[in-house]
Amino acid sequence: MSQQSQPKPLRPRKTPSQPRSAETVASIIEAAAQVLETQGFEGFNTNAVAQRAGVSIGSLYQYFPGKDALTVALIHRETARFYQDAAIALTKRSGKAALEYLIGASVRQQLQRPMLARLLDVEEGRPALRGEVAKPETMQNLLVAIIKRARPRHANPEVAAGDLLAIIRGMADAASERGESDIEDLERRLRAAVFGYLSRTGISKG
Amino acid sequence: MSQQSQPKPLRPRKTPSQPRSAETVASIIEAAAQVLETQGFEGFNTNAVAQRAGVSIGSLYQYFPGKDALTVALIHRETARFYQDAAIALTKRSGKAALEYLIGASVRQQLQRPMLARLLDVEEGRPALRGEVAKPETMQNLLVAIIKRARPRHANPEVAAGDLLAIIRGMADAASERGESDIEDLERRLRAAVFGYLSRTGISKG
Amino acid sequence: MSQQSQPKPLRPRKTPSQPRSAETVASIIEAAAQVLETQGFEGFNTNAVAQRAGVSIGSLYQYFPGKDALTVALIHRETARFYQDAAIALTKRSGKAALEYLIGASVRQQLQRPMLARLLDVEEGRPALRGEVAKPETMQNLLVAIIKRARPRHANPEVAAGDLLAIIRGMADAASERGESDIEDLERRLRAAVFGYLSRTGISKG
Amino acid sequence: MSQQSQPKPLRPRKTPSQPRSAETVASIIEAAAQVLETQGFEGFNTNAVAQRAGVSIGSLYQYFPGKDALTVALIHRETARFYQDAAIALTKRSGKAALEYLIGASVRQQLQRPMLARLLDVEEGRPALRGEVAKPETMQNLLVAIIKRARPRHANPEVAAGDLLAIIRGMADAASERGESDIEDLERRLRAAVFGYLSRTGISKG
DNA sequence: TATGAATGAGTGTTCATTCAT
DNA sequence: TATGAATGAACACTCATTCAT
Repeated sequence: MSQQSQPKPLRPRKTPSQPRSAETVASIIEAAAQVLETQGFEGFNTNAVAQRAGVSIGSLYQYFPGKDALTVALIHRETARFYQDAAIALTKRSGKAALEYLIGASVRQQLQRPMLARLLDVEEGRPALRGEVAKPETMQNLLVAIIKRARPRHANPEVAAGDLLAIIRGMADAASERGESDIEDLERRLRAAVFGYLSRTGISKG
Repeated sequence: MSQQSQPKPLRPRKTPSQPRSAETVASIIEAAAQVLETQGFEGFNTNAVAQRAGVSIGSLYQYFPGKDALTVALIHRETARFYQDAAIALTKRSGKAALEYLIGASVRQQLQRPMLARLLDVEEGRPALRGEVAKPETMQNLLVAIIKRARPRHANPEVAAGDLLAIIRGMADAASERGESDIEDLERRLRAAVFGYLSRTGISKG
Repeated sequence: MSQQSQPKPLRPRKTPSQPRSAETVASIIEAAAQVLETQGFEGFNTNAVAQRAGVSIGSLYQYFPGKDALTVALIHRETARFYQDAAIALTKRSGKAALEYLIGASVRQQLQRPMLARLLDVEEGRPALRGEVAKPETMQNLLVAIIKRARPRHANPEVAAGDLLAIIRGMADAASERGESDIEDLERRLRAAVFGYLSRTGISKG
Repeated sequence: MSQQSQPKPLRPRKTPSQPRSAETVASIIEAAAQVLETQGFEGFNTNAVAQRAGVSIGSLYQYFPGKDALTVALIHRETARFYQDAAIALTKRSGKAALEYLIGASVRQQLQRPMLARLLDVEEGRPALRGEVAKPETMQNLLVAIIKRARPRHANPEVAAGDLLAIIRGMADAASERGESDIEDLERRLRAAVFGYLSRTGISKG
């Protein structure tokens, strides 16, 4: 079938309680990541993922109610990875240090598995997945908190958070697309963009 | 027959010399735009495009050797539209004015047909299309020229151009995704980001 | 998919205007009939039907939006065949003759392609198809008209029509299942059942 | 693995001697009934049955060698239920009273769990199950015995029994499908059909 | 003996592309 | 040159059944 259209559940079918299941689930998600990385969207199909994971297609569907649910799970995995790192920013003394740490985390996330990160950024935008993908809000909130500390008087921390997220992601994406590998330099430019933006916004309002 | 095969030509099959053909080609491209806008990737198939264009699927293939060629043509159309507007920036007196004009053009491009612009940004990234999509280089060059005028001493105009392009596109994309409609405000923030970035980069180097 | 579940259109996709199409459609429906007859429900799948029809699976789906739509089309064909024959009953002089003709038509329908008729009787009952299958109402009306002529004073022609339809179909089904071939005898027993029922119902009411 | 293969045994794997097993078997069969009733054919699968029964799928296969065996067991249960009630007819004084009792039993059977009864009537007809389903013969024999008492001179009690079974089942099925609930009225019409049929058949022979 | 994770053949359906008319 | 019927590889997903634990 379908190749379908009606809303399908996007959450895992069963919470793997048994260790064997947990392994299987993890291996399927990692296989999805690898297929996406190596074959791109074109080759990202459930049969390929199952094969790469070394499980049967039936097993895949035992744990994920549909292809999209698998994608969502992968996004969640990556998001969690990222968020865990990024949350450390909150422990920094100064707002500036927090922002700098966040930039570092973003760069790390984007350049570790660049292809994967970029492809997932796209998938995240698919309307069918919207609402299941927590990242936006969560990251947004994290960044809002950081901005409030770094720029206590900023008039519009929410808007600024959205803009900075877009800036960071956009630049990191482009850099990885270009094949950049000089992390130091990229981070320097990102700091310029971020602090440049902040120093010129949110002062009065109108 | 297979939907995945050897590299297919991505250029239009015939340069439409007769005006009738030119019309047909244009109507197909516009139909592609509309289908992409209204149905998203999911509904973007050649049969739907042909139907919307009011031509037979056979005719579509007479003018475009494959689906990707159609996508490329659409990207070209949009890019040309954008580039034409953006090139006006070069006529501005000051580098600052040129940059501001460019920002305005980007916002216009992104918010006129937001869905279309965003979808095409994604398509552009597909490896299968890379190399046929002129935009990056062209826009890059345009921006390099502008930066050289606005910041004659900038150490790395090429890198800066790449970054600014990413910043502008990232922020505009995100804004349109959020449904923002206050163009004025968006442009103000973009100026902050762009000039903020420029003022903090390219000074020495190390 | 049902590999699916959501309501799918049950009507043919395109009314075949071109003669070639009409042929294809007819051959697909006949193939469906043959597959159902020879393989039963178990073997009744769209690939088998397409193969038997000598067309590709794609062609099948060009004319029928789904498996159920094909089944419905087959039911319609058989129903129309039957109804055309049965309607002749209305031209008979007496109500008795009309009823007898109707019995004959039913027997003919049921014993011509017995397996097919029985299988379709079952399919007709599937909730997913209900509402698209006209037969019940139409035949019901036909029979009501006949009963009104044969038994003008019958108190409940609608109920009687439903009962008689069930009796006729039930007996004919069972006969064909048993492999009976003596049409004469079956018709005699059907007349006994029908007229026996009528002579003992609908007289007063309570 | 294939879902279509060589003939599979249709009888329960083990005659449950231990009371625990008997309970499990019964609960599986009742679960099958409920799934069939609530989900129809579409939802009637072994996993659903096992879950509803509160046993593992493995256990289900411990007691039933396959899905069909489970279906057969359910049919047997219902048939036995019915037969037990129907057999009381034999204790009636007159043949007429016996027939009337049988009609009552049929109506009761059909209207108690109407959906289930109808679905099983269909399943019974599946060739794969034929031969394992005792009902026809047994009920046939019961009815033959009754007819012989009610119409000692009837020339063809076997044929009549088949016809009457078909009539009763057909009418009761249709009634339950229509949602009729007036049992009294349905029984009256059934008596009309049955006695009407008998009074007009089996006299000479032809 | 019970469990339930795993299997994989099978099925419905789509859609890019071709080619006879 | 235009048409649109036809093609079929590819893909998402199901479910009866097995077997290691």
